[in-house]
Amino acid sequence: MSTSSPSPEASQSSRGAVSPKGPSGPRSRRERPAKSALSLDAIVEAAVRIMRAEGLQRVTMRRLAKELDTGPASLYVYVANTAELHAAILEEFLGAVELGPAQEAGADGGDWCDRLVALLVSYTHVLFEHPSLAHSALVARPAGPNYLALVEAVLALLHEGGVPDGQAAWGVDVLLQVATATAAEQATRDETVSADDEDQALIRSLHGVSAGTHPRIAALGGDLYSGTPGQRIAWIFRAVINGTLNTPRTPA
Amino acid sequence: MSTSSPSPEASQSSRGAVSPKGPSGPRSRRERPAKSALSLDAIVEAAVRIMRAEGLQRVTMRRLAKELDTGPASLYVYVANTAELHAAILEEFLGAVELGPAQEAGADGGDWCDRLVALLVSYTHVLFEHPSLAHSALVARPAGPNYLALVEAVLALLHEGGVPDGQAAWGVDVLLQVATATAAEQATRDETVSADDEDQALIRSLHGVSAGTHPRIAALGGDLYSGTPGQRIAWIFRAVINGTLNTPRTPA
DNA sequence: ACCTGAACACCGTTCAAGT
DNA sequence: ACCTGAACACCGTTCAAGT
Repeated sequence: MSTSSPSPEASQSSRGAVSPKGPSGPRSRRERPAKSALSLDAIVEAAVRIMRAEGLQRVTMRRLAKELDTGPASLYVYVANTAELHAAILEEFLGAVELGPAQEAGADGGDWCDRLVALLVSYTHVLFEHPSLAHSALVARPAGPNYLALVEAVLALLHEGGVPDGQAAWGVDVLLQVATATAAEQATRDETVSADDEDQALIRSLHGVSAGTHPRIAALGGDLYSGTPGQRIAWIFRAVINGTLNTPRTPA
Repeated sequence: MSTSSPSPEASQSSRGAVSPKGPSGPRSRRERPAKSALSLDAIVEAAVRIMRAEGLQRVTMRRLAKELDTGPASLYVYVANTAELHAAILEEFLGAVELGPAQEAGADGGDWCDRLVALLVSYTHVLFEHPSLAHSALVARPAGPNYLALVEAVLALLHEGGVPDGQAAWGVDVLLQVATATAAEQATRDETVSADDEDQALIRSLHGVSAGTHPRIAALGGDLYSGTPGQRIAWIFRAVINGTLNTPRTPA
């Protein structure tokens, strides 16, 4: 779990983009990063650059167009809308998820459950680095190669663990959803200025509750928000994996 | 599960807002809904009105100010920002969740697990009616009385089912998170114009995958997106409840 | 086919000034 | 204390026109 910074330079090789800018005279040699020809690749690359420097909330069509030295209208040739743009960025980052331990069936990484937890934790780490991405992931599910590889890896581990196919098919969804939602939630807490205040507000609410009207909240008290994020997340994954393993599709 | 339309007219009684507009002459009797004095209540009420008529994405500070016949700056006396506004709206709607079956310990509503599933389904139904709300819920957890009542109800059922306190304390979070995330996801599918296309894109990706590189995806095939939303959601809740019940906090 | 300028129709938030 | 007009600094998306 070294949380190595994502390297979105995998897939998406530049398909035939050899400066079709036309014979309109060579621009002065190095005014800018080059004003390379527009392409999906170039757009995503620029988007990632902006995100690293200024955060996803600054990756807007207009800001991106400025970065690429053009007008916003030009981008609509390659992406249908902002959501699709964000999905493309996410796909790129998904390349940084460590699938390794999922594929080696050797015992060096622990049993299948431990390795599945590690895989999901790696996924959340990627989302954590740019938390607003997690938010995108909840809205626009990517369908790119990196996402498919992640799904396959989860399914492989569930299969290894003997989880019945039907349960695995539905479980992979919940597992990734829980991971994404957890990242999105933690994300907002880290990013937003007022998130701490909101947390405090909730904690105060939980404590200020009377045992008469809310006996269970009062009984559990501080336990409701106990544990480190790491402990909680590991428990959550184990719990959902257990549930997937033990819950038949047709109720008893 | 009658999914009765939410009636956000509970809590939040108007505290002392008796038209402190001052002696600046009575406005002509009925130009508008009244231009009643500004207050958190009035703001939330107007927000709900706009949401029902035009959707949450139209509930902006500016639109809301127009509805209240004032400038956007005026709203900042009562809400700190847009996120807080959306959280207040959500709290209001949470009053429509049917807590009933959770509280009656009688056997008429099924065992604790069935009743917990029913409660969570009721919660998702509320979110489904105005799906973008689910999105808000993922970002800004409300801390109002209706949210606390929901948490208490879930905890009560987990307690009834004999779930150990520590697991219940962490489980309530996951349960509500899964419910919210599921609603948010389904939500986007229903709302967005291109959501269907995206779904199709994912399905095509899943089908277009070779058995060589993605054996598990290929093996499960159509099962990955089988079942009705209702079947899936019920299974998800049962699985997470099972997981919460059976997963101790300290790993074996 | 691809690219663009300009426009349309909006946003959140702040601030100095009023009452 | 509460309310406001006006401004600052932005948005996404479309469209007619160019190359």
